[in-house]
Parts: sequence; C-alpha cells; structure tokens
Amino acid sequence: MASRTAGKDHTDRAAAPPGTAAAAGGGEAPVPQRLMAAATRLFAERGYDRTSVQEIVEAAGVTKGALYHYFGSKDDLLHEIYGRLLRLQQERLDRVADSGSGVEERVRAAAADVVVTTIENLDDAMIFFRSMHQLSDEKQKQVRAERRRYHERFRALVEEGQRAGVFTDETPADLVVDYHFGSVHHLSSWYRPDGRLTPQQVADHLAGLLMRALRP
Amino acid sequence: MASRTAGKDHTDRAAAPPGTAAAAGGGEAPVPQRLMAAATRLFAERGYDRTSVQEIVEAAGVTKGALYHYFGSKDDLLHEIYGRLLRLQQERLDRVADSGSGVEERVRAAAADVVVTTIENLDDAMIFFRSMHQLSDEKQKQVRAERRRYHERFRALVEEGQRAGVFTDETPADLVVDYHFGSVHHLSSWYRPDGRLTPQQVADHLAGLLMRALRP
DNA sequence: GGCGACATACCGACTGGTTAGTCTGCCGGG
DNA sequence: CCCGGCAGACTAACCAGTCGGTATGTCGCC
Repeated sequence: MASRTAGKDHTDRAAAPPGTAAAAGGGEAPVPQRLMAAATRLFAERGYDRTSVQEIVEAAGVTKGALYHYFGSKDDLLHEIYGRLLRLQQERLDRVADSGSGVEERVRAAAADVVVTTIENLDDAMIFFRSMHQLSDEKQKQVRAERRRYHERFRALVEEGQRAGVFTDETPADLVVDYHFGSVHHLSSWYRPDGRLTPQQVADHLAGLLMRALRP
Repeated sequence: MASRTAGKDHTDRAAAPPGTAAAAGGGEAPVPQRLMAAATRLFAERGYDRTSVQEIVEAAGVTKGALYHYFGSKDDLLHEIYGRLLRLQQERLDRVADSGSGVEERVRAAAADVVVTTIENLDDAMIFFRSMHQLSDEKQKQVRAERRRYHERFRALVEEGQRAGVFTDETPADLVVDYHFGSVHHLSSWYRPDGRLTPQQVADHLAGLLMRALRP
C-alpha cells in the first residue's frame, strides 16, 4: 500500500503554471531533492529492481523528463544514495577517531555512533545492504573502496587498543570489525522506530556488547 | 494457478529417478535438483530479479516446460531455497539445544554451528538476506514465522544462561541474538572460501566473541 | 506378447505486459 | 531570442508464464 499521505502530498497541482512556483507555499523542495527522497523511500520499500522510474517520478510529482534531466540513469540515483550515507558515516568516524580520548572510549563512541546514524537513516542503510549488487560494476567498485576506507579506519582503532593491551587480541581485529558491522547491517531487518528502545539505547547496548567482547 | 508441485517435496532426497535417468554417463542429477542448483547459483550471483527463468533453464540444460512442470513459479524456486536452509539450521539448533551439556556449552555450540552451516551454504545465505523481500507476501510470512521459531529457540538458551547467572543480563537476550545473527548474515559479504581462515576457525572466533560479550 | 489407454516428463514457440531510456517540443525568464 | 527545465509520447528490449505437442513408460487385459 503506497502511503501516499493523502492529505499533504500535492503531487499533481494539475494545471498550475510551473513558472509561478513561489505562488503560495514556497515550501516545495527542489526537484532533484524530491526525486532522491522519493527514490529512497521506494527503494527501501520495494527494492531497487521492483521500483520503476515511472513510480519514482510520480511520487516526486514530476515526469521522466525531469529525472533524466538531473540524473544519468536509474543507477545514478542509487549511487547518490550510497554516497550520501558513506560521506556521513565516514565524516563522523573521522571526528570520533581524531578526538583525543583514550582508545577504549574512541572505539566505544565509534561503535555506538555508527549504530545511531544507521538507525537514523534506516532506509538508506537497508538499501545499502540489499541493493549493493544492482549497481553497475564500476560504481560498485567505487562504493566498495569507500567502504573499505571506513572499515580500515575502524580496524586501526581496534588494533591500537589491542597493542595497548586494553583489548584482548584473541580475535583478529578484522574479524572484530566484521562482527560489529554485521550487527549494524542487520539493524534494518529488525529495528522498528516504534519499538521500546530508542536508537541511543540500542547503540549503547550494542557498543556495550562489543566492549565486553574485547575485554582482555 | 494450481501449483503443480502441490504438497510434493522434491528436495535433495535421493529419490529414485523415474526410469531413464542413469543411462550411461551416470553423473547427471535429476532435473528438479539441477534446476535448484542452477537457480541457487544464479540468484546468488546476479540476484533474483536479475535472473531470468530462461537463464535458469539453460544453466540446468532443460527448457521452461521442465521448470514449470516441477515448480509452480519462479517464486517457488526461491521459496524452496529458503526452506532448505531453514530446515537444516533449525534441525541443527534443535539438536544442540536438546543435548545435555551446560548452558554455556550449548550456547557456544549453537553460535558456532550456525556460522559453520552458513559458510557451508554461503549462496543460500546470501540469497536469504538479499532476496527475502522478493518473495510473495504469503511465502514471506511463512518464512518469517519459521525464522522466528529459530530466533526464539536461541533466545531461550541465552535467557536460560542469564537466569542461571552464567551470562550477564546487562543486555536483553533479544538484542544479544540479533547481535550475533547480524554477524552471521554479514558473513556472505566478506567471507571468501579461499581466505586464510577455515569455516571452523571463523566460527570459533565469532562464538568466542559472543561468549566473552556474555561473561558476567 | 501384443494392444490400447492413460500418465509422466519434457519441449519451445507464443502472448500479454512491463520497462529503462530517448526525443521532440513547449514555456517562461533573463 | 535563447536556454535551462521540464513534459509525455514513443521505442526496443525483455520476461514470466502458457499451451499444444511429442516421446517414452506403465498397466490391464485378452
């Protein structure tokens, strides 16, 4: 059931002259953003392959002409979504990692932070893990490379802690990172915004599990 | 509409091939199994929606007539793959849970076992978490119900340990289970059979992480 | 031990429907 | 008067599922 928000969403202003945009509401977001938002919602809801560009443009209240004016292909739209999430998370990880606190605190903060931002962008995250393989090979390579940067920065933190002796080195840092990201990845399969735990609570629990697993 | 497979269960059981099969060469598996194997490989490789029925039947060396003789729809093929993995893992979990060992040992064994069987059926596992949402609503509900049974059995084990005081109860058992299964699902994104760790080694590491996270 | 009747297993051309992407053209503002 | 921004009809490709047809096997019966 397409949740078309029957009230507010005036997708089709009928014969409203496009030129007089600012007429009354001025609030309408620019077309490219509307397309991205519609695509994100639909990709998360039905999957990339099951969403036709016709549906996207209808949800955004425009036509194909508009979409292909701003984006090169359907694939491009997906790639943009990836870029948005990756940039956000990388930036936040860098900030945490560069903070001056102790290793233990930096790892805990990074682990919790990625959980919170994932939950706050659950649609993006779901698309990320589900639709990676529908990207063209070239774009897929690019995404994987950025992903690896993130992964390696995180791993370096864990290794630092292991060398310093505040973490056990029973388990290779690589595996530790994959272990934690697995649970992050899985969030979109079970977390429901209307559940009993807030994003921060979930993040604290998951970061807590990781920290306990790393205890020497 | 009427599914021609109605009730029939032709999974990997070594059912006697109807007459002809064996011929001279001797190696050829029966057609339904060949179709399942081809579909599994292709779904894992290119995704469900990107795999055409034509490609499946070509890979299996038959034609559409054969496929629709044994399966009601493309969707059915996918459902069978899910059933195969779910039955296998449920059976193994039940066996571990019913063994007489201590809670700690049962949880460790269950946690490690699911890792090993997931790696040993990596294609199935990849299809599982990537293509769930392409199943018809009805079949999806069924799969989710079976999945929940598994999840709850595992959770009960963790809770038992928490009540007995051998595990910390800082984190709700539900979250613990999702934490671990997250990493299991994630396996198909990073594990490579030609890597340096054997399935058993990975399983021991991941189970070890879980057990340490649960230590009081 | 031959014959018809029916069943199983499969073939492959065909249909009806869908889709990403293209292209021509309108429209208003600078 | 020209150009960015967009409309929407159009096309060429594809694809799941259907259906009539064929080959082979099996069973009952004389």
